[in-house]
Amino acid sequence: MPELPEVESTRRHLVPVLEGRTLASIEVGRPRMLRRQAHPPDFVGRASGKTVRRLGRRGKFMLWDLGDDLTLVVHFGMSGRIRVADPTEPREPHTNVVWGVDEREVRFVDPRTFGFVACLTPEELDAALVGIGPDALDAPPTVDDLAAGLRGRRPAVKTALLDQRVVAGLGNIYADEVLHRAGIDPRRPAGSLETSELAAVVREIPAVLEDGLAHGGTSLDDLAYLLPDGRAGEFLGRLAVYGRTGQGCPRCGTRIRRAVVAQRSTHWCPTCQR
DNA sequence: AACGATCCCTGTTGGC
DNA sequence: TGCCAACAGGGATCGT
Repeated sequence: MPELPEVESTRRHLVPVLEGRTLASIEVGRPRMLRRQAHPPDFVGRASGKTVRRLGRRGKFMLWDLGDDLTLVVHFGMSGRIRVADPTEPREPHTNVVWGVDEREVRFVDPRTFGFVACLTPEELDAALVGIGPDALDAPPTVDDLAAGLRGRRPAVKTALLDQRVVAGLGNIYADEVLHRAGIDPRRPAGSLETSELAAVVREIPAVLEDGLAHGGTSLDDLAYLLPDGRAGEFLGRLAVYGRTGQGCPRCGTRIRRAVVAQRSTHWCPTCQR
């Protein structure tokens, strides 16, 4: 669920909560959440007492610059999210990591534990981000970039858009939405797109992500992604194809189709997308 | 090397 | 109503 717009929405909400603040306490309720670190038990010792200088992001990775050559990395996986709460508020189930900051708690909630947190040296950070390509929003690919990334690839273009090496930040929802707006059938071999089609994809990647971001991201239900204050993102009602199997395409009314592509459920309009 | 398949987890949903 | 298989936003890994 958390794709670029959800991670970025979360990041923006956290800036006033975390930037310039000290991580006074850290609790790890589930050690499994600590990964990508040579010695996971170092996590608490490295991050405790540090002041968050700046919150950054690369693709779906949120990056807390702690100074001292340390970066706290948060990845939300499938079901991770952050909740900011008063310490007196009951912790919801699967609150796996808690940072105490001033009079509040920043809580990492992740039922499926596919997400992770780590506190990394520059070398470890490089290793964690190796193969993560240019950010889909901050450094969107040009037509030439995308052409180079897709050239000669036989798998579906949907598969290529999910490949974080090509462009970082798209997930299953927004990949479907980008291809709908670009008018491309998601099952097309990635290498088969004409230049004009690549241009449409290049145009729609940042456009769709900005749109999602402007609405606070996509909350598919109340149990998955929510903003740190507990509110739902409002982009769900504006999705054209994702999760709308059998319903009308907002552009032409044709029933939206669904198939499994790259082991992921994929939605498209057979009229608008060729 | 580049693929597809499988696995990591837990919770919800849909079909019987 | 109740049970259980199928399925879910991501991505690492392991075969072929």
